[in-house]
Amino acid sequence: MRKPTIIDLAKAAGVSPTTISHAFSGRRKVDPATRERIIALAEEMGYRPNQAAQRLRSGRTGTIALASSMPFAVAAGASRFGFLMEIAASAAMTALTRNMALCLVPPLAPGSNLDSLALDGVIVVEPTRDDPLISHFEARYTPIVSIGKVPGRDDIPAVDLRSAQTALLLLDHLHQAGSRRIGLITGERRRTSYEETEAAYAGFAAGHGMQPVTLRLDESGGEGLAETETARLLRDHKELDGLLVTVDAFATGALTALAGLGRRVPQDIRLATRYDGLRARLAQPPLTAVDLHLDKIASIAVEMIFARIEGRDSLIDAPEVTLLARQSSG
Amino acid sequence: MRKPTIIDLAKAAGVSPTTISHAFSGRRKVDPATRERIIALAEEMGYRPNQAAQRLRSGRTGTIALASSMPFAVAAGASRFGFLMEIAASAAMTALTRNMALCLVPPLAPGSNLDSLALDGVIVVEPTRDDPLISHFEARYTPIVSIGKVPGRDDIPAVDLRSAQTALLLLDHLHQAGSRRIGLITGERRRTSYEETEAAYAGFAAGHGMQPVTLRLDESGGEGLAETETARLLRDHKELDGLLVTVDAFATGALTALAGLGRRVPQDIRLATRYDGLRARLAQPPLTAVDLHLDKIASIAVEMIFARIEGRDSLIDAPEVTLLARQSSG
DNA sequence: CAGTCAATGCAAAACGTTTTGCTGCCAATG
DNA sequence: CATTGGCAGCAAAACGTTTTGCATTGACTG
Repeated sequence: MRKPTIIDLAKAAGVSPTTISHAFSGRRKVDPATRERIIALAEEMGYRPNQAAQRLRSGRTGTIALASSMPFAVAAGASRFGFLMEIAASAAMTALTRNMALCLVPPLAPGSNLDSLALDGVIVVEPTRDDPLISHFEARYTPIVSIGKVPGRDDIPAVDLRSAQTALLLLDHLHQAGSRRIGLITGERRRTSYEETEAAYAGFAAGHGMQPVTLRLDESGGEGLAETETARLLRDHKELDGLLVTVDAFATGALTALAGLGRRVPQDIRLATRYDGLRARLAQPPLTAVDLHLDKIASIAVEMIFARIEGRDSLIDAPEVTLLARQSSG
Repeated sequence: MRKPTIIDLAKAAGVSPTTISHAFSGRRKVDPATRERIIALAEEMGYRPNQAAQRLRSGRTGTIALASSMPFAVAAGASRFGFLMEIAASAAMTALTRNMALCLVPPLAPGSNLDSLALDGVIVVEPTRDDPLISHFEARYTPIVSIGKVPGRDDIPAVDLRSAQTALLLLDHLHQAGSRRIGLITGERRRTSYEETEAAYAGFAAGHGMQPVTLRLDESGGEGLAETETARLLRDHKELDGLLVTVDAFATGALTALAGLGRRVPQDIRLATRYDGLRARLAQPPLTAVDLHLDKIASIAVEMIFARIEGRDSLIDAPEVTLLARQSSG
């Protein structure tokens, strides 16, 4: 016995397939009584609309993509692996409730087969200024929603990661814990989270009469680069008694550097980072971080991309961030 | 100008749609010259077969799922989050090359909407004996491939995780490093990796005249449970000078317990675990582990599920595992 | 009472493939 | 010369929806 189709159901209910379709989609009115009868019967017969047919007819592909310009197959080295995967897991589940599949898209390689993939929409994670992913999808008229604004592109809907707020939260915390000379380490690429953090830091420094000390690192350098560069920074700036490090891998690298220099954390210098991943939690001492509620962020992004696909315009507020004070800041 | 269809291409090439279809699928012979002409023309016109139409006609959904009976949205606590996600990333990329979408499927909740999801096949990660996921998909005639055999089910194709080999590798390593009384900590649920490890351990113990000491823990207990239980174990078995711990979260828990008891690692007792994730690498001291080549494993699983879907039967060998000796074993 | 309108439902035409059976055609075979 | 068989290719029928335009009611309006 094969799966019942809309026609089987129509026969059983004594109506036309059209009515069935309308009963489910709600695109036209059907008599409430008829509708209920249809729903009940569908349940009983185990009818499920065939997705391929729906998609063929409606022209939708039923697939959205999650794309990041960071290579995510490089599990070993990629500092953002956890970050991205935390988002992926939650986004996948939200997409599932809409009968949509979520595709993980690798970073854009030259000559990649990304074209062959038909997409209804794409979620881009923490894009950089002039990110090639953005131009790629814009050229194909694929609706985009980004997690973390695309720098300089206020027209692209985005879920705000609240990086300014996050930075201030951490800076205030470090300050209250006693740090008076706080340095900042961010990434070189121009992502909104870095830019907002830098701006917030500049404002904070000015407001507290603090000489700003900033370091920007190449993300692909990872922990190793962070270690050597932090060591250098600390040699030049012995006055520093606090460090805000936006990338978790940089933060653990910095930790190693501090240990090497014999600076105790948190007694001599306090440390805080942004993303609360395994790295932050497992570091010795555990790192003060911020709960960004990435699961919530991801499902908001999915909702937003759906709205865009359907031509609606939704603006959903991102969740507030919350401080997770740990040993590294005293 | 809309996307060209098979009919546009047929007209342009002066053949019938049938021939186009055959030229691409290879299901019937077409004249090589014709075929080349078609391919070239398709390239030029930017023709891509419409997936929805293909799927409607052929009855395939174009979706495979990656399922685990461990809750994977619980990022904070789930010890296997990294394990699963490492597999997910690689599987997604391999699936992509086949124009298939990979769906991440949450663990089977009562009344879940998993039925509504039409799947061509499913990859199940480290299932337990009598895993409800297996019966769920078997009842629906969905082809299954598992990563790590389904205990007691030799009929279900699986990618071997080589857990016996892994266990022996680690045990030999600990032994060579000087450990003479090695204890074993595994999980309570009946997964093949645990069962094989336990069997290998038993054999090793017998072969070396070593009194076996085994502890099985509830996976959901995580690091906390591992800490208390390891402490208890070590109190009862002061003679232990080595510990093989299959789950990384248990291993880090054990580490904390050892620190609490004042047993130095690796001087007093050596430690080794299986999965080489962030946890193992970031632990203090870093944990000796094994490179399971999960990325390779995942893409093999995808290949195998494709073969099954197409009715072929492929048997691809899993990659050899390799030891990653770190400080925790001296 | 004729005319209008809203409410409900239906028939049929798409959507773009793959598959099935069939038709010429040409060469080989007896 | 009549038959067989393989090769290339075609026409048409699916696959299961959604959408469009039209038909039938019955109630209401003036």
